[in-house]
Amino acid sequence: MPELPDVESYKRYMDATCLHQQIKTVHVRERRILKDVSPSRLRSTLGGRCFLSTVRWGKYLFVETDDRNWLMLHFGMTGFLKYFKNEEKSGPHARLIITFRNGYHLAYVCQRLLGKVRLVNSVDDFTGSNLGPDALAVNFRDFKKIIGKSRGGIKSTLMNQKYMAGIGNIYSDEILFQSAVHPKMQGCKLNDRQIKRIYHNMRKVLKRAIERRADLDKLPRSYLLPHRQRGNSCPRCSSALRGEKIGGRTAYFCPRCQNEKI
DNA sequence: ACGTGCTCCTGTGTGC
DNA sequence: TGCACACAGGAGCACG
Repeated sequence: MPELPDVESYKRYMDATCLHQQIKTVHVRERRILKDVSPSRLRSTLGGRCFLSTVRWGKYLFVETDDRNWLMLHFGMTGFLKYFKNEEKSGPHARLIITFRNGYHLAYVCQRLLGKVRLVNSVDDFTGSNLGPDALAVNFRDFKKIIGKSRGGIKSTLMNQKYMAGIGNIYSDEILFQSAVHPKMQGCKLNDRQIKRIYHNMRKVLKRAIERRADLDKLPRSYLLPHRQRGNSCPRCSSALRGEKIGGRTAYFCPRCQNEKI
């Protein structure tokens, strides 16, 4: 479930806790989270180094070491970071534990093991061939180009990380709800006004969610997300919300407010 | 170039 | 009560 706003709060959390401290040990508890790197290479790359900076691109977090290596963290749907002092509090799902010289630990926690940890040469090296522009960094001209040439449903397009990085199932529902656009509407059939609306709402929703630290319960009641459950009704018109499989995910939308012809 | 369906994975919730 | 199964969903893959 970690989408752009969640990962942005992980970045800020990491910036506030883990930078400029020497790494003492690296403990891989579950090697299935490692991608293209062995536990021993991860240990030797990170051991004795410090984290210098972090970069978020879409749902990915890149962490730079003081000798210019990059640790890449992806959180799947259940991943998050936890910085703590008492190692016994790491919990059963801590898959990777980095211990600093100051005695504190950073755990990469991932219950369902859908996340991935790897080493990359640089941010561009990875994003260049795998990810589109970050959803909060893309300008309107490029956004319009991406949406305008897409023949797929707009929800799938917004969620396609190669087109644009950062939006998943949850926030795409909110963006389309606020834009009053049906999730199956083809991108290339949207008019200028609709594309502008979606762009504006995408930025608004993501920024608001970041302010609330991606806590869905703290979003305004006028948003779809606090009501995004089977059997609930639209906060705007009180119609029953519809849950429908779109692109393998369950999309929630209001059939009345988002009723434009498909 | 699109949608579909499968895989990975585990904890929770539902139906028989 | 207990078992079987569906579901949650990010991403990568094969297929048509």
